[in-house]
Formats: sequence, C-alpha cells, structure tokens
Amino acid sequence: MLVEKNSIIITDLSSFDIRQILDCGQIFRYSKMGEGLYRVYSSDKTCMVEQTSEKAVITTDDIEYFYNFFDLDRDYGKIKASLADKPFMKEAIEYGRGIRILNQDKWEMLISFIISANNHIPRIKGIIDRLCKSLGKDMGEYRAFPTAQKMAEQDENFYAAIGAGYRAKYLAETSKAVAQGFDLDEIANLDGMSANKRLCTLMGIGPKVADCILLFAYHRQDVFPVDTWIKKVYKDIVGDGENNNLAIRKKLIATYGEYSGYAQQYLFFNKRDGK
DNA sequence: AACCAGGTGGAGC
DNA sequence: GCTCCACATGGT
Repeated sequence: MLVEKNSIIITDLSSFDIRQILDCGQIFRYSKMGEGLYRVYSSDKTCMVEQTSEKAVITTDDIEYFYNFFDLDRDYGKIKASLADKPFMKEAIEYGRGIRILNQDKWEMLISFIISANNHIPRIKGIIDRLCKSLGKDMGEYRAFPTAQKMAEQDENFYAAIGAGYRAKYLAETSKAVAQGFDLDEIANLDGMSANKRLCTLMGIGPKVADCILLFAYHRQDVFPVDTWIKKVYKDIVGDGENNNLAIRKKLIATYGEYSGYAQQYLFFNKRDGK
C-alpha cells in the first residue's frame, strides 16, 4: 500500500474489492461512474475509487478520513482465517473475499438505517439521495449528508414528501432528539448490550437497526443484525423452527464468536448478491 | 400485478 | 415479558 498526498494505492487486493465493499449493503451513497470506477460519499466528504485487476486507487482531498473509512489498518486475512472453519463460512468468504467493513459516520448511519427498515436497498438509496439534495450543504459538485440540526428543523410532512413513508415520523422525532443533545459519541463507551439498548430509545430504532449502526459506525464486532436475508441463511444453516430474531441473533453470535459482525456481512452478501 | 424489502411501534394479553 | 398486526412506498 502506498499513501500519497491525494491518493492511496492498494496493490494487495486479496481483501479489497470496491464493488463488493459498496454493494454489500452497508453504504447507500455511492455511484458507479464506469467499469471499476466509483464515487463515494460520506458525511460531507467524497472520494473516487478506481480498481483494476492490478490495483485500487482511492483519490480524495481527505486522505486521513478515507484511510480510516476503508478500514485499511485492519488485517482481514486474519479475520477470514479465524472464521473459515465455522458453518457456511468457506463459501461466503470466497464469494465476498474483497469485503471490508467501513468506518462510517454515526449520524449518517443512524438516519440511513432508520430508513432501511422494511425497505428495499434501491429505494433506500433514493430516499437518502433526495434527503441530501434537499437538506445537505452544497459542496460544489455534490451535497453533504444533512446535519441533525438541519434535519430537526423539518417536520414529519417534509420527510413524507421525499418518500420516507411511515418512517417520516421517526426521522422527525429522532432528528430532534439528537439535535437536542442525545450524545452519539458517548455510545462508544458503553458495552454491547447497553449501547444497543440506548440506541433503541430513539424512535425508529429497534434491535436490528441498532446492530447495523453499531457495526457500520462504531465497528462493534460482537453484533449480528438479523434481517430477512439472515433469517433465510439461518434456515439454511440451522433449520430449527426458530423464528424469534433475538433468539436467532444469540445463537448466531454463539456460533460465530468475536468476529460475528464480519461473519454476518459475508453471509448477507453471499445470500443477497450471490443467488 | 402481486410480492416484498437490511423492522419497528403499539395494542392487547 | 411475549405475540400479532398495521404500516407507506416503489423496485422487481
């Protein structure tokens, strides 16, 4: 890996595939500009990523931010080796070998995953895009993700108008709570259970959405977001009649251990993108 | 054209 | 503490 003033060049591609990283359901703000060429947005920042069979090049004004964003200090080889002998993992890791779990903005993940509930990924992207276009700071070539203060100024009707459906109320309420002082940074100091519970006090956030936020913004690894896709996987792997999400979560964490968060992402991608 | 989606809130027990 | 159901919308 080579870090320059305005670019990062990655030559070991054994755990870096930009298509997989972006399409594995953890991020909603990016666009494909060409073959192996993507523009990515996070908070009020942006970068370009171009990947060929030989290298991936990240180009941006904020190297420090995107170095951390793409989780470039972490040894994914070690994680994959540790998970390899667990049920269903060999196939899933092989399919999603280039996945990395991004370090995303807390507020952006909070709002994005409220929108994600009972919703299709293509439509989630559309709602978030309209949200940024209407409330995000004008950065010239693009719009930033709107701040909590800006979002708190809008009422439920506004969010309904951009297509949020019945989640409109959740967005209005939770934006107000955060703008009025609900501390997202403090969550990082709590243990897993407490952090999940704390997030669940916000309207529109339940156990699954909380797990997604903890995984994608706080990089908590001892979580296991259970959605419809993971339930399908669970049926394939275990096949007992279990239908309770929290019970499934508990069993899956017991199975996959300290790297549950990564395991979940490989399994999700393999199920949803693979077949 | 139905079905379904990275589920949650709320009512009722 | 559980289970059951309504919920807005539009992509496939």
